[in-house]
Amino acid sequence: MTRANEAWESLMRAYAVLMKRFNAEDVWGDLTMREYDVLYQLSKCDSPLRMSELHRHVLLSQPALSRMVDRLTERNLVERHPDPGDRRGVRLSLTPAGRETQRAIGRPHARSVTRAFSTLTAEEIDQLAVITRKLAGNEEK
Amino acid sequence: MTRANEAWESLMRAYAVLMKRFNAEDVWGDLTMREYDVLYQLSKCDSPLRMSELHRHVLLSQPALSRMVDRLTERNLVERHPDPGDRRGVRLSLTPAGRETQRAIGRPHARSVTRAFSTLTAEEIDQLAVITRKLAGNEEK
DNA sequence: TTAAGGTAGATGCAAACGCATTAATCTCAC
DNA sequence: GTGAGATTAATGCGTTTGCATCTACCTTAA
Repeated sequence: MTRANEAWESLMRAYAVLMKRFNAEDVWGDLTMREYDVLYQLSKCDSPLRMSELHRHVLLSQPALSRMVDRLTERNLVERHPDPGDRRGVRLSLTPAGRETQRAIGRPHARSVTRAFSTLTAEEIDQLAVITRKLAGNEEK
Repeated sequence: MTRANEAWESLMRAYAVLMKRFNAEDVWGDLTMREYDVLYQLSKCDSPLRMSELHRHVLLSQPALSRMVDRLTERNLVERHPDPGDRRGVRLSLTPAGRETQRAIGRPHARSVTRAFSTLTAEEIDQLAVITRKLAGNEEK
């Protein structure tokens, strides 16, 4: 068992533990965490996002994402626009209600995250960010 | 946006990127990654594991885990034993075929993990392990 | 211009999931 | 002991997921 494998296992474990903890908190309203994640990703980009772009940020298959966007659109949280430059494509953005919902959930959730990380020192938090950024390969666009 | 929130976001991103990358690799045979994870968790403990114990290590609801164990049992990879000390409980262990399957998948996958972590220095790998262990709260038992 | 190949996103369908609930067993105060 | 409440794992059921495939559109080169 290499160090790398131990680190990966430890990372997965931290992810699972924290995900369960966050999921158990009563801040999600009538959204699932996955749905919230989509709203959050959209909230980060002011310009409408391509489906494929969004897909890169979300741990879901492309069809599952497509249908999730269906549902969020149905619920008036997300809007689909045709992409002027590419008629196959779609541009996604939050509706005002979607932005509102994202914020309402995001605020208490962000506090939970801060609380969960309070066992770490400030240096450790920064190191973690640096290391995981490197790990993700800095796939900028 | 606090440092903690940035670190969490970065961790989630690393998790998603690596999960997708690993999932795309052709090492899983006819198992899903989630199924492999169950086999792996069982392979780590020589003594049969309680369902509830296993559940703590896996990112699945309790019913979903119960049914996944059904399927793995059906496929002769996992065995359910009654727990002598608690007649509600179940003790789970790998069958020889399950252990074999876990190893056959685990070997190439471990190499992938090592490769994915090769962008990090040895110090960073160790720091990551330490920090994520702290984060998970060291919920030993 | 047009045919060949690639990419974006949607859809059919079976399998798997989560929530709510249940059955069975354990625990412990009385 | 016994009954109230907690805990373990399984089941009913509607929803969501992934795989395979499909349609529509873009791109390139001849």
